[in-house]
Amino acid sequence: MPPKQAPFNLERFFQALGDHTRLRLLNLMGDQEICVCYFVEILDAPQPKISRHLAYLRNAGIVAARRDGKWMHYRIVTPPNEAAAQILKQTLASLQQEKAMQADLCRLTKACCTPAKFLSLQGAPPPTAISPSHNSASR
Amino acid sequence: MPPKQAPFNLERFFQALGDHTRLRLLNLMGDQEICVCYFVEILDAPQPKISRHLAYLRNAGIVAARRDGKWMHYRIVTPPNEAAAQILKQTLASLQQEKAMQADLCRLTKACCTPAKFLSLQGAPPPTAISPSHNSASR
DNA sequence: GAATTATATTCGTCTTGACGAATATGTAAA
DNA sequence: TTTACATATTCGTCAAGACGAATATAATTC
Repeated sequence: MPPKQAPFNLERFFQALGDHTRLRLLNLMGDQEICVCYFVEILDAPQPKISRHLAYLRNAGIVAARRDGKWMHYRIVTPPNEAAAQILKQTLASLQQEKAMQADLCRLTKACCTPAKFLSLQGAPPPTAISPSHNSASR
Repeated sequence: MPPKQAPFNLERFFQALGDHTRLRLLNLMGDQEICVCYFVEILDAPQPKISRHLAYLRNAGIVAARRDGKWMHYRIVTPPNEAAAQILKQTLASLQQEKAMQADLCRLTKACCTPAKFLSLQGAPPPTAISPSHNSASR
């Protein structure tokens, strides 16, 4: 049988939001689908660390992953729990108010506009906006 | 110098919400001020466990305590962070939908109506409703 | 098919936090 | 002032999780 995605759990959801790195990742995703290498570049953190936090978010039912050749794209998905969905939305809005989070997004924009300056992103697929209805939990 | 209440921290806030016992405590408080012995009775848990979780919630800036003779009363306070305040509100509303949380509240009501049947609550001050403007963080 | 690239997982270590048991503190009552 | 009561804190243990380092996997390119 397949790995069996655990049913949505509110405590797990909160635990997932209780970490700075994961909040930064969520802030970067916003309504975009982003490839792992971008997270690594923008957060300036080791790749295994990024992957582990993304896995945690996926287990908590907050993000979903899509494979695209060598690359993996992550995006935020709307949790099945209605309150959690609202909370996630408010959290993202609140993060955007923080200076450090704005700086992260700023660096992301810069990386997208002038990818030539970021050698680790050569050939990497840039983030793409996702339509609000796209967020079903496909793993 | 005094113990120095740490400034409000969003990660800490989420970590505080990421525990079942603490969610039960918050659900019981709702808009009432409740004495520790009631938590112990309703959750049927060891008193030190209850006290530790209440301390955690207090450190996270989610509840405040008031001493009243031998008793300590706890109540929910509105976090200074606007998003956190909203999130807390939604979380409480969401908890009320859960059957187990309703059962907790049900037992609390029963204990208040017929305290004679709960020998651990003899002489304990019953929960009291708090006015919505009362929730400033007095420790 | 071997080398490369992108990402995931494992391992060892350390910190945080949850728990029960025991003990300390703070207040009131005797 | 002892005693009892309500609550808080400490201690030892254990599990979860965060991290860097190393390694494994999966897809692509040569």
